[in-house]
Amino acid sequence: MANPFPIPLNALRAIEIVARRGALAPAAEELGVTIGAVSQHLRRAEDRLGMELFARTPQGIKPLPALVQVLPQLTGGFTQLQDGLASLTGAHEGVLNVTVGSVFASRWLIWRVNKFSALYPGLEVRLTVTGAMLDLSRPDIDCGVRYGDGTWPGVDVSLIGGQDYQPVCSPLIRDRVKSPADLAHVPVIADQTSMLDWPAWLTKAGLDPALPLNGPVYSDASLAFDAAISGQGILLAADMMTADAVSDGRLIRPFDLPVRGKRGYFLATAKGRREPKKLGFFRDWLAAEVPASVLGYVHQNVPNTATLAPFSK
Amino acid sequence: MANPFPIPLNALRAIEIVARRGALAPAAEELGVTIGAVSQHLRRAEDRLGMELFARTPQGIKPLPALVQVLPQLTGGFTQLQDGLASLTGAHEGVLNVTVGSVFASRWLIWRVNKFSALYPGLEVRLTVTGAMLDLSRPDIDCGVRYGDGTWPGVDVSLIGGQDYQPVCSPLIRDRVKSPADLAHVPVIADQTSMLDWPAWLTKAGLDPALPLNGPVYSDASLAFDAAISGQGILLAADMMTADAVSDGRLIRPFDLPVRGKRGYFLATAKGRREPKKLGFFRDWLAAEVPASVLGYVHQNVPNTATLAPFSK
DNA sequence: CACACCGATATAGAAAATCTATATGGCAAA
DNA sequence: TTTGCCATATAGATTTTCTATATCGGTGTG
Repeated sequence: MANPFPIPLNALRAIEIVARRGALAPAAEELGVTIGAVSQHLRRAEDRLGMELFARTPQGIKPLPALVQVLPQLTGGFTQLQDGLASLTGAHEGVLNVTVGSVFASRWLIWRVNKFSALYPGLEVRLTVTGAMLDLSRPDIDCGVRYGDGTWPGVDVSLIGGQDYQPVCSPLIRDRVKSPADLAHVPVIADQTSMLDWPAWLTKAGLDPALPLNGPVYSDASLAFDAAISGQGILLAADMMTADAVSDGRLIRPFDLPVRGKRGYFLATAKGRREPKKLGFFRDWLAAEVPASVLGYVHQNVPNTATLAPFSK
Repeated sequence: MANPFPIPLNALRAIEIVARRGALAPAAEELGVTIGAVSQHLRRAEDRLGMELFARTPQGIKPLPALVQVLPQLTGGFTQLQDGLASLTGAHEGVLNVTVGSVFASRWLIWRVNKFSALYPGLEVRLTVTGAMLDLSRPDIDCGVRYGDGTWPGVDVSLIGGQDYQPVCSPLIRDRVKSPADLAHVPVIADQTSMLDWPAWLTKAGLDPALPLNGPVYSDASLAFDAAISGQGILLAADMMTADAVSDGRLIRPFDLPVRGKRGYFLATAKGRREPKKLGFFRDWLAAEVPASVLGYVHQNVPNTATLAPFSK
């Protein structure tokens, strides 16, 4: 089968633009090249086709009748390609689909994602809030932000923060928790979904890691959080997730004794996938926003000379 | 204004073909490049756009939904470009418009152009037969074959033949023209449109260049020719134009004494114009056919070991 | 379990295409 | 006659595209 394009597509585009615009200069501007480059495209195409496409007159270059006749087809063709490509890139660039846990969403992201949207208008973040991480290889999911040790199969991860954790409680029960030993006498809120390690913290605090801890039990992390804020007991929580409530006084860190765990919050993506630009924007934004939020939102808007925390992939 | 094509048109074409054909191998075949080249087009495009367009699966490469959605537009776009370009080149390549004189047409070209058409099926020769040469810069005229000294303004020429000329007449009056001096006693046919030079021939024949020549006068060259064939007198004509009639006996060259003039038949084209391929085919054909026709059509189909006459531009 | 095959990918370097910079030509207007 | 505009031609630099080749991952078969 003969080659349907005996001249380069770039040359055909130059021809279409010159024919439509009527001169080399506006065509060069539209193409983003010099007038000489456009002129060469035309000449090489004419030589390759073995025919002239334009008349060179004292008044300038004019498309010959045969070209005028097919110009609507050429213009239509390029317009369709342009529109198709715009639809393709627009549809994709417009929405970032993220799967997150409820705590990360309700205690951190929801309060900050407006800043991301302000930075990237036209890019909408859509959260899918689930207990377990969704299958990241789904084409309609771009990434996840999840808590764990980051060893999920088929997933690439980069740690964004949230490794430190410690007990928090409402100021209402401040007098009842003056020392770690008091944990034996006050309610300790249990979140069944939590992966945080009480024994590790107790060890760090110099207590028996098997110290019995009693209190209300919740199957939903957000409810456990609300219980702590309302004064129902002590909750072990990631510093990153409690920073906002601590900064505005809804919670206090009674012992001020954080422990660094092996787990943390990770930005997770499907292994082997190319990274869309919009995901890169989100990654970069997280890399800046997480360190900046360490002291909670009350302190976040003041000038901060601290360097960004190392952000590893 | 943003670049409407953030990826090369070649890459977009590769994407469209792969999405439509379903694999790299058939796409590479359609594009006339290697599988590696197609793969690179896809990858570079995805990186440039910041998004994936295809899913790589064990069953092979599959377009993602967003690409599937715009594929009709892309396919439509390339089809329009292809069809437009085919129309452009087809419309042009299909017809060769030539302006010629009536003698050249009726005594030479008409009898031979079938050979050209046989060589180039799909390429139709259209003759515009006029007394004077048409304006060759007209876009609907490709070239002319005209008799003259080749110094027309705004015209490029290449000599094709017809410089030699001499008297011819019907065999019916053979007995009346045994020597050049007999010209004073027989009718000499005058063609008012002719540029041939009786005085030059008479000088070559050893006669007074001012020898009075009398006979019927025609304003149309074809009629003058017919008068000669019907025995009405002697006609001075270009050998090239009489060769066929001489070869089949309708005419004789009573003195067999040709003279070489400054004029001849020229292939003429508008100065400064690029030469279409179809015109090049015609030029090449003339370069072979004119020398081959020197002895007239009766002798032309026998094997001829004569080398082609030099064909100058 | 090992091997062969298929389809795709990555890379280095060659080849081709495209571009810029510059000089030049032709024409019209001042 | 000079100047400005539009287009052209050319050399060489730059970028793009291609080929050749090695490799990878998955599947099917012996």
